[in-house]
Amino acid sequence: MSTVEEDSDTVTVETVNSVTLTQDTEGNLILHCPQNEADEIDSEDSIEPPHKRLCLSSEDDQSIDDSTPCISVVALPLSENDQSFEVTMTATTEVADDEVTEGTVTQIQILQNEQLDEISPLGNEEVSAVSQAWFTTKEDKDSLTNKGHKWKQGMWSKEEIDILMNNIERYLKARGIKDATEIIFEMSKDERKDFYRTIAWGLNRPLFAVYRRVLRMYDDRNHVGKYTPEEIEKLKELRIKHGNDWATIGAALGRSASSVKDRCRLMKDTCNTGKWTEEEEKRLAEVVHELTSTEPGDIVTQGVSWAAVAERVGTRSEKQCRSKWLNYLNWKQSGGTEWTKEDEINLILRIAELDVADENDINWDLLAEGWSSVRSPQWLRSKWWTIKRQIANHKDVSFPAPPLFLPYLLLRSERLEVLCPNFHLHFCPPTGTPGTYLLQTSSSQGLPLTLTASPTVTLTAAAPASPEQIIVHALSPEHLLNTSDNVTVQCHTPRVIIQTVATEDITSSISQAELTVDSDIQSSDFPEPPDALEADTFPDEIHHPKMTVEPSFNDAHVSKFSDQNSTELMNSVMVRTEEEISDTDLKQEESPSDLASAYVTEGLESPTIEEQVDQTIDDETILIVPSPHGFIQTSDVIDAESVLPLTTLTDPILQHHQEESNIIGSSLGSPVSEDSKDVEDLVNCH
DNA sequence: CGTCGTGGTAAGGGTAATTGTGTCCA
DNA sequence: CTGGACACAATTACCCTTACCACGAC
Repeated sequence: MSTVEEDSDTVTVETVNSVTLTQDTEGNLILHCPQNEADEIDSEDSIEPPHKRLCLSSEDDQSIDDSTPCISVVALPLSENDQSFEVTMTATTEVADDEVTEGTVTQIQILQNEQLDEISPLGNEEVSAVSQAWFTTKEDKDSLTNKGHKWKQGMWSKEEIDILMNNIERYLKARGIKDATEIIFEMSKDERKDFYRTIAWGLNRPLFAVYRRVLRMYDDRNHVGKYTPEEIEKLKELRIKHGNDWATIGAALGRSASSVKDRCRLMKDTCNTGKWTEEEEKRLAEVVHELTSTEPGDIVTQGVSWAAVAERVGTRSEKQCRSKWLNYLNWKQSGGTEWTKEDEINLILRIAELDVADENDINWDLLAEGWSSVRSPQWLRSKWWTIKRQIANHKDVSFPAPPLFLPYLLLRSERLEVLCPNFHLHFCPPTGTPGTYLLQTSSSQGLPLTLTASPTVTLTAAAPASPEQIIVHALSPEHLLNTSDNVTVQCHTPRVIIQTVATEDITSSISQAELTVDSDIQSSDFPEPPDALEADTFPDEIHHPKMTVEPSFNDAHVSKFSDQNSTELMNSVMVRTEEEISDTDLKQEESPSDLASAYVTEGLESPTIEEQVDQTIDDETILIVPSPHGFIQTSDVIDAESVLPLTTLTDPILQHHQEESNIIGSSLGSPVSEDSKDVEDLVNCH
């Protein structure tokens, strides 16, 4: 966003607003904002001279570090009528001088009080009326709904948290405040006027929701972690003493009020734990049906007062009752069927079909409707989450995610499984490290592929006639034992790179086996007849005669290699064809015709060996897939910038969790730390 | 005095992640 | 028999919304 000119005496940083930053020979930094440029950001109806606030910030992570100088300036216009202004400031530390001189301070923003509501943190996006409304009542919401407003609910996405953190950071810098907790817990209402409104920019959430989120984020008595038995005992005593005065109980325990409240909900003197007895299940079902006026066999997933249910069941808490009902009992009673692998594929396809921009927009009720193996909408949602979690860096991959899962990854114990439409395998064998691979389909006994030291070989294979799986095994022992735990799978159409890297082998990324799956290859590109797919295509190039292949294999019988261990087996890459996916999809009532047509190809193609075609992959997403051997990401082969959003701020909740996990690891059993005491004092001030 | 905006509490429905447990299999 | 891997049930820390209320400004 900025250009930096450097000469012996001055450095000029130009920004989108053409504010210039210069440095004179004495080390003073001079900011200049010409009048015409300033006008650009004035609102049309601005009458009073705007109160300009210059905010210098670095996009560097370290800008939030205390040790890094942060320059924040408030500047008034030179005169009432002149919109231009000039600021001269002296950098307070040498480091700051250096940074400016080196051009690492890259962001200059001009904020004007009158403009706060017009400038969103994301740029030109209009500020939602929703985010400026406090509304907590149904009437408030109805009113906004009637005006055509829609807003976000549910869990905050990573993007939203980023926006929020960014807004807070900007607010702090603009006012020269170091710590947001000063505003949240120490300032009076009057002093923090506009704080919540300002930081709600770009967030299509009610102000109240933003307020709650911020309070939680910065309350260090939140996220303290697991309750110790001592804490539980103390909690019970405090509960008897103070009743439902959660604030008092929380203060005594060094926990937030909501935390102790939630913990008490889990405690019930009469509660059983562990497996439910038949009697309990029977009672739960009776109570649920009675309270919801439904009949046994009816599907009941909403409108249940679980507190009331638990009261009647007697031996279980409301959470236990809810969990048991939604995850098992209701499904069992209404004649549900077992969840299969096909269901799992179907789930991914259906979510892809929905084409929703945000995971929160998925209507799980609708998705679960008429799906007998789905235990409840809530259960289905958690199923989706389980699938997503199989990808190690799923948190860094923002939704819309379904296309990412179309080359569906499932890492089982011994193989990486890729479910993908028509595919195009493209091997980039490690330089000088020949590898032997085996391409298997259910209609063939296996196609051994030996990749010699030639730079790159592309294998093109298309969907076989019948639904089947294609498995690619990396077989070369010396390769496997040393470096081929690293397998990269690139899928061009969904633009996904799946990469597995062994922890014990992070230095060998250069020699990793690379596999490209092109899912949008036209059948006309591959005129070879299907019968070319035969095992003897490269019979003499099999380097390891001890390898044996079961002639007919299926999912349960992945090829076994008589003299190879599980490390080697793990290197299999399995590709399912679109027919299989379509087939399973068609089993469902509402088979998406557009999906089917998109994934089914007419012709059959055979594998051919070609020279690698130069291929450009834009906007690809990289998923790091954990392996049974504890794969980790290697930074040298992954262009992180193309994958992960550049994040310069950390959600205090997440940060705290990370710190907490370290603390737990080192000092178990100290429920109230000195930190929490400090926070308690802090909050008491509040 | 009534209304409105803001900020606060408690209750309860919910999610996400971890932990516990039973089962299978080498 | 045993230990490891796995799936799934159970648990729990934390999240979010809703209803309701207090209080000061107007």
